[in-house]
Amino acid sequence: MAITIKDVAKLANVSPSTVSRVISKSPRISEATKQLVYAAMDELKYKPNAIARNLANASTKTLGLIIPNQDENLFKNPFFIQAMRGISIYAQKKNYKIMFNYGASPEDELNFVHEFVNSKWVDGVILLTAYENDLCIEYLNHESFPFVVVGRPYNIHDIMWVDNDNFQATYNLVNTLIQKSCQEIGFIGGPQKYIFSKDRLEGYKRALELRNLSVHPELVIEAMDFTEDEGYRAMAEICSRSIPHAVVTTDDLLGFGVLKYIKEHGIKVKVTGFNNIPLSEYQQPALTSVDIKAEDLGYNAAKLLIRALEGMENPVNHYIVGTELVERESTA
Amino acid sequence: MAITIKDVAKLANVSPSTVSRVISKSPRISEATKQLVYAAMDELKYKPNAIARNLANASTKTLGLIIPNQDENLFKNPFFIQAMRGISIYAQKKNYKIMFNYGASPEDELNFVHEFVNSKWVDGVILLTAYENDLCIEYLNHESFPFVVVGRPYNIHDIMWVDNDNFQATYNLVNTLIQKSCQEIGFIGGPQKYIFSKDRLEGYKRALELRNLSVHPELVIEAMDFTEDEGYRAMAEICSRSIPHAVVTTDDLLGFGVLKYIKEHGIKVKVTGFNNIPLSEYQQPALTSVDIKAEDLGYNAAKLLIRALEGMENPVNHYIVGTELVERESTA
DNA sequence: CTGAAAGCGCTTACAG
DNA sequence: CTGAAAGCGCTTACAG
Repeated sequence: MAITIKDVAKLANVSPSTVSRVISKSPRISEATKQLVYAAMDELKYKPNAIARNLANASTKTLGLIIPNQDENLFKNPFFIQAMRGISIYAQKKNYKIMFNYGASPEDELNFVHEFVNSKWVDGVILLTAYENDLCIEYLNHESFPFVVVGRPYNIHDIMWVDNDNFQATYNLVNTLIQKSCQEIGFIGGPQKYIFSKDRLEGYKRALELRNLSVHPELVIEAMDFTEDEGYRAMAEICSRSIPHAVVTTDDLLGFGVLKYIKEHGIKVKVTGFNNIPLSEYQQPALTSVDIKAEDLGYNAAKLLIRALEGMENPVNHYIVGTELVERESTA
Repeated sequence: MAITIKDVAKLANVSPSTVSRVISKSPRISEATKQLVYAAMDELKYKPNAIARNLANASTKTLGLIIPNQDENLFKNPFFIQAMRGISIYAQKKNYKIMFNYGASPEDELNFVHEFVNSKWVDGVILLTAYENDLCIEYLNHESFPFVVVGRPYNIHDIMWVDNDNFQATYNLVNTLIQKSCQEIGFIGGPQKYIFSKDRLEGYKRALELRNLSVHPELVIEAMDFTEDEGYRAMAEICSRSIPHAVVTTDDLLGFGVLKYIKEHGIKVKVTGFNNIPLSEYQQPALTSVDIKAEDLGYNAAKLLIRALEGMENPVNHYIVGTELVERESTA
């Protein structure tokens, strides 16, 4: 069988308790016995059984990740990939492990959260999205289970979250366009069930209002989802009414659709997106995009959660990650 | 405190052993008591503690994944992302969890493997790459710890692995080019420390030989790594000697570099790559690419490993995933 | 089919 | 600073 604490104890001529204290770096152990124990561990090539430690400690040093996505899209959305990267970099630095599950629907996600919590497999949970009436948030909150959400939740109780300032990002973006003498600016936003959709729309409106430019409702469209097709369709709708100088979309994929439309119809309109996904760099005409720094979002989410788990005070229970406007000009 | 098996036992008026047998679906339990126990579990909202079960069972139903990559590249290489996707889809179907770690170097990877094995955290390990003298493979093999490797290992002992048939894929690709009347075909391969590099080079040579076309050593280059820059450099080298009808590269990024070169120099050469990454679709001139079906590789790796863990016989200890040639023609 | 008991490999309050 | 003992929440061979 595997080497246990008892074998080490016997060889080192101490009690198992003492060996355990050496493993967990308890302060009240004499240097002499510590060396004795280490020598015995080396000789036997002893390695602590993490499962047993976890049971006794009631902690796993593991974070549970819920990826909100369907089978086919798993890992294809650069946002989630980048966020995961940030999460795992911080977690690894702090010796936390990561376990993930993806759910095809909010119900599915809830099931996984239940499992994470009930099975005691993880010390904390990271949610990669926040819905309007989020069952996972409600449940985790009700159970007082440690968690953090990437994306500002709706009814902010005492929840930890990280997000961009979507209002400000869009506000600044529209300002930049106005300074480039775009007067008529269209807007293709996402479903209002996402809080960032609301925030971005709000930022757009305020920027126009502040400059005394009126918001033309016929230039503002709510897309059903974030796809190229929807972007194309929305742009067609806008152009059937009036051709704007610029169009702000809240997702690069929507932006791709808009670009496709203007290319086909030979019209010249500045187009912007959000997320700055790798493909956006290669578009022709060019796509300006707001980089939301998904990796930073993930990194700081993990940081907030792990600090809380370790009993460290977080200055605030949320973290705002700055965005970066990546401007691109068509070469034509 | 949390509800345990004892609470359920008390309420249902049976022994903890009986409750345990119900949880683990032991066959020799009367239907009556089973219902009694279920009722009690419902009433108390009892959930088994997975950690405790694992300790008693000496199994975690968790797979450990080693991602061979440096911080900056984690999750950026589509190959690994797609493979992970396949792995997690199969694992989830079989109720296995996944834990991952990434290593910046082979030594780093070995450390994580040690940790996975020693800590008893995972039941099996999936390696996402195979090196020439692979320390992880050697170690896992020596410890008789269950594992599978994505990529055919060098010294095939009794190891489980999945891979494409790289020889055949390249052979077929070159044949296709010959049929399109390319006579002079250049080859830009990867470092020979990767077994797939060797296989692809071999496939290229055989296809030429079979058609009685001689292999021109001056058209065959071994790139240092899989980057656009290397592709560009290699193509420059080839063209300084002779301009071929086509160039086969063993990675899309190398292909991008070649495309860049021919675009700048206004020459017309058919270019092919491997992996068919998303960006390859958008190249101009067009890039033909071999889709290696990374998701299938991951899926079948998980399948092979989990079947072995569950004590099921695998027909063979490896699995070959078919490739698909995605041909693209320049529109010019 | 069911129970009492020992065990999985650690941790930790208690006592010294 | 160190040890004996009870405990973390399950499982399972043994006996009935």
